[in-house]
Amino acid sequence: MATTELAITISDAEWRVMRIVWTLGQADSRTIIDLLEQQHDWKAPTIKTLIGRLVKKGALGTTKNGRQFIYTPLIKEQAAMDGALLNELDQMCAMHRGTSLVHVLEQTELSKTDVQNLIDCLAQKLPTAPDMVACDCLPNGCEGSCEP
Amino acid sequence: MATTELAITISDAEWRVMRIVWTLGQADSRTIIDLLEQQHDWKAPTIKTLIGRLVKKGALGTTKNGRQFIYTPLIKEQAAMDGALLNELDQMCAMHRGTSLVHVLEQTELSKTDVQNLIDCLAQKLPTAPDMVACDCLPNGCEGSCEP
DNA sequence: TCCCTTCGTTTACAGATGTAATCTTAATTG
DNA sequence: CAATTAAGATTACATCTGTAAACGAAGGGA
Repeated sequence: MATTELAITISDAEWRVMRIVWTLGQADSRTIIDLLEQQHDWKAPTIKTLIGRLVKKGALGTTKNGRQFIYTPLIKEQAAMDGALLNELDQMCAMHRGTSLVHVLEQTELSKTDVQNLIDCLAQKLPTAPDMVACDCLPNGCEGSCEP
Repeated sequence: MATTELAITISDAEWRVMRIVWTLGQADSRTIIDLLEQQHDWKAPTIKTLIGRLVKKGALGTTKNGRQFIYTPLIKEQAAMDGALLNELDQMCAMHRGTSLVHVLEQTELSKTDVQNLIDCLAQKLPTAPDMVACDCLPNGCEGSCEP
C-alpha cells in the first residue's frame, strides 16, 4: 500500500508562504522572500526556513532552474482551506457549530456570488435538516447538562 | 491601563478539557479526568497538565472546595469558537473564503434552525454584497495573477 | 496515630513552530 | 583569477504542545 497519507499541516507562518506560491502559481525563493519581507518583519533566513519546511512536508515541490529552485504548490489551496476550517470546526461542540457559522458569515466579506452559492447550498439542506444537532462534548451525550 | 489582553489561545488537547467544563458549567478535576479518560487514551497526569495550563492561561477559574478545586470557564464557549474560526479564516485568501465556507456548510450537520438563521443572515447580506472580493495574498493586490 | 489514596505541583522530554545566524558552494563581477 | 554575492543547507534557540512520571501535602480509614 501507499505511504500513509497523514494530512499535511501548515502552520500560520507557513501559510503566508503558501499563499504567495498559490497565487503566483510558482515562484523562486527570491520572489517569495521579496514579497514576504514587504508584508512582515521577517528576515530572509526566516523565510528560507519556512520554504524548506514546506518542501520537507510535501506542500511545495521544487524544480531546478540553473542554480535556483522554482517552487510549486503540491496541494490545492481550496482543499487546504476547507481542511483547515473543517478541522477546527470538528473539534468544537457539534451543537454550537451552527451558531458559530452564523457569526463567521456575519463577519466575513462575501461577494454576491458567494452569498448566492451559500444560500443555494442551505436551501438544499433545509428540507433534510434535523430539528436539532446534539451536543457531543460528553461521552454519554448531553444528559440534560447542556441547554441550547 | 489594564493588563494587555492578548486573546487566549487554546490548543487542540486543551479544547477537549474546555468542552467538558463548558458543558457541565463547572467541574472538579476528578470529573474531568474520568470523562476524558473515557474519550481518549490520556493518563490522569496528562489531563492534570492540561487543566493546569488552562488555569494559567486564564481560560479556567478555580474555587477552592475543601481540598479540591472546582473549575469554571472564564471565557465563553461561543466566543472561543467564533474567534478560533475567524482567526483561521482571516489568514486565508479573502477571495477564496466564500467557496471554502460553502464547502464547510456542505459538510457540517446543521439543525433546521441553524440553516434558517444562516439563510436569514445571508439574505440580509445579499443586497450590499460586493460583486467580488479581491485576493489579498500579494502586497499590491492580485495584479492579474489570480483568476477566481 | 500511621499508611494509603488523592489532589495539585513540579519536572521531563520530544516534536512543532517562530525566528534567525552561520556556513558552504556556486555564480557574478571586476 | 580573486573577491563578492546570492542560494540553499545546517545549526540555534526559546516557546508551545502533547504526553506523562514523580513528588509533596492533606485527608480518610484502620
